[in-house]
Amino acid sequence: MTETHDRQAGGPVPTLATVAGEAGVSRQTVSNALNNPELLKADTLERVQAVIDKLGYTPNRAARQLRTRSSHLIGLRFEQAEEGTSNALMDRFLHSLVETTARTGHHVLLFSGDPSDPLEGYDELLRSTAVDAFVVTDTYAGTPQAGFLQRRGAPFVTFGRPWDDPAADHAWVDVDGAAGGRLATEHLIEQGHERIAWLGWEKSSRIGEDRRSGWTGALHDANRDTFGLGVRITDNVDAARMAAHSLLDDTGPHRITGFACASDTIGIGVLHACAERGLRPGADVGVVGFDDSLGAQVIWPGLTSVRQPLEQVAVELVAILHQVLSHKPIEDHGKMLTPSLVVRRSSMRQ
Amino acid sequence: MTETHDRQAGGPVPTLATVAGEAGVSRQTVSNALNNPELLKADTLERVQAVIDKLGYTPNRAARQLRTRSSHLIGLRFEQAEEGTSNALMDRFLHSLVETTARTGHHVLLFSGDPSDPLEGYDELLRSTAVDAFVVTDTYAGTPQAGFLQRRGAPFVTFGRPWDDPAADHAWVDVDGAAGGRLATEHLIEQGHERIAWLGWEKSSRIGEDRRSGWTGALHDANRDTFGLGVRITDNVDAARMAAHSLLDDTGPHRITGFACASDTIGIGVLHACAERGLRPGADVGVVGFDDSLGAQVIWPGLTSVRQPLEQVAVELVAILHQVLSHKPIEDHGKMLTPSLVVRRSSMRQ
DNA sequence: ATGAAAGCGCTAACAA
DNA sequence: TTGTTAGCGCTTTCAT
Repeated sequence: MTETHDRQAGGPVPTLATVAGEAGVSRQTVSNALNNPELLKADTLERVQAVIDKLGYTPNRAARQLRTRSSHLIGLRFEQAEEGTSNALMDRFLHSLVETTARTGHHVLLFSGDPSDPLEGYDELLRSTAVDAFVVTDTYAGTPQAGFLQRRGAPFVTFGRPWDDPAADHAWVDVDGAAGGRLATEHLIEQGHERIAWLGWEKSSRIGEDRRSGWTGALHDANRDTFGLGVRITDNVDAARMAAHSLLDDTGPHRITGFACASDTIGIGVLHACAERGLRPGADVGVVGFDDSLGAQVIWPGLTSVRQPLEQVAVELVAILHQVLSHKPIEDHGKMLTPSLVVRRSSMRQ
Repeated sequence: MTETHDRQAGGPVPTLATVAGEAGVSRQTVSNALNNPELLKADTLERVQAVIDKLGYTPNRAARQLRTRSSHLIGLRFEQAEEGTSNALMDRFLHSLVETTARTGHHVLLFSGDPSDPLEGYDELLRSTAVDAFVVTDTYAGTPQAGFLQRRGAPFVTFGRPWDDPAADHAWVDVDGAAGGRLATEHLIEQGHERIAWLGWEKSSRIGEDRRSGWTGALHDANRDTFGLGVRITDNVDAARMAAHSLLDDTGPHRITGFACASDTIGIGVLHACAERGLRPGADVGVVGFDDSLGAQVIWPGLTSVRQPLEQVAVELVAILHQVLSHKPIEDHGKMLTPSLVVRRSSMRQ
């Protein structure tokens, strides 16, 4: 941090007028020094800058916001991750978002809302002009935030495509779950697994079906059957463990040895089942999870997982946000990013 | 959300003046209706309220902030959790903080900073009067934020006691790590373990030493020796796994069967070592982690862990913050909270 | 109990 | 290139 200024102790916060007086120019000139430096004569600019540095002047946000109608704040409704699931994406995503917005002088404002009312909080922040725009993260099918914000004419970008209405014309960024499912499945094929099961969520989950479609596609491309291999369960370790046991009990022409999973939680459940049967993950059974959570990293012997490029998601989100805010025409409404595979020992035949 | 108002489509945002005109009163009366309703005659208040509801009026934050010099924003510097450790505390804490601040109409503003400069970000937000106060979370020994903010006269509360300077007179909230270590150790004693090791961090970690002191204290109170049982390692799964192996190799009069750990990451490492030696967690070996992370919840067979009352931390933090902001004398500078033990199968002898 | 005036600190528009 | 004027929407003070 540059500590050229004197104001270690509180004291009166300098304003434009303070700086102007000290530098012997008008307030407007100081304002220009900050916002349109190219308008000033070189030596004037330098003199004003010197005073700004000396006084440690920073424009008052409220005043600037009142005038420019821009708060430089991005609103994000922060929901708690479900305990017991290994879904710790939010942490990583949020950090990337804070980092990225900081690069353009924006900050992230967190707000909460009653889980039963997906719109709570948005309206008030909008009406009080507290935020310039929103990043909306929970856009699973049926959530009304996008529609609401669009009707209100509020700038926003969603992390998650508009599942219900592919023709929705709001901006979005998403990660290709089908590509992730395919990545996982093709990896298991490469590792020599003959029968590869999918352990996924209920059919009502669009994200789950998307991921699953990658598994289906990869198996079909390899001329393999999916019959009896796709299982739908709730996202918890125990359900996955039991489902894995029953799949492992199934002895067809080939045993099932590959497990592509819709989440790390499920993948971990499969690893538990393996442990209980004395099967060696990697050597005997290949398991791939989804989301590269902390759980995947710490569990023995390491869970191979599909990783979402959250840093890149944040970058795209913010880029689009800036276009939306500057009322630029958006060429592409949606930006689809591709996940990658983090290979660990749970899938390495060696 | 109450949707009494008409403003579904953008349109001009109503101001005090709009409401005043519509209600046939002065702007000031509308302002009073909001901030000092007891000053208005009942029927005036009711009439104004009706217009406010109809128009969906919400005071402009920038204007209010400019006037009252209060942004109702709490700043929090958001650092990324280390990948590969199971420390997912931030997520839970942040959610509690957002929830709690919301109850008094405050929001959380996230900012970031170069990890090499612990002060970055604070100064600018302060000078631009963007936030009313800070919550400071990384107060391990030697971090200069508290000192800096105090010199600047900025309101703040730290999550974490002032390790370096017990006489520091800023407000803080912390969780008693020693009590946590004791809880873990006493639980292992109760489960019948004779020799209980501590797997903790380097001596330079004050938090680590605090937690460890609970282990030492509990063993001394039970008239047991700690000699050779306290191990210091870095916080990762593999280091813990190896350390556990070497402790398990050690065959004294009694084998080591209890492991109290400074983190879940370390606890998980111990469980890995058990798996590799064919030892049954719970039955053969008792393991307790720290922080009740997602990893502890999903790992097989479930890792007993010391859980910090983060929800309560947030509540206390916000309560103290309000005292600080209203310049009330603070009776206690520090508030120490007690953690609890979440028992899972890794420590259940049964 | 209500209204009028002033001003928070800034920038857009215009004048010099 | 620089300065002047006005006003963003609100609340504080004072008058009625």
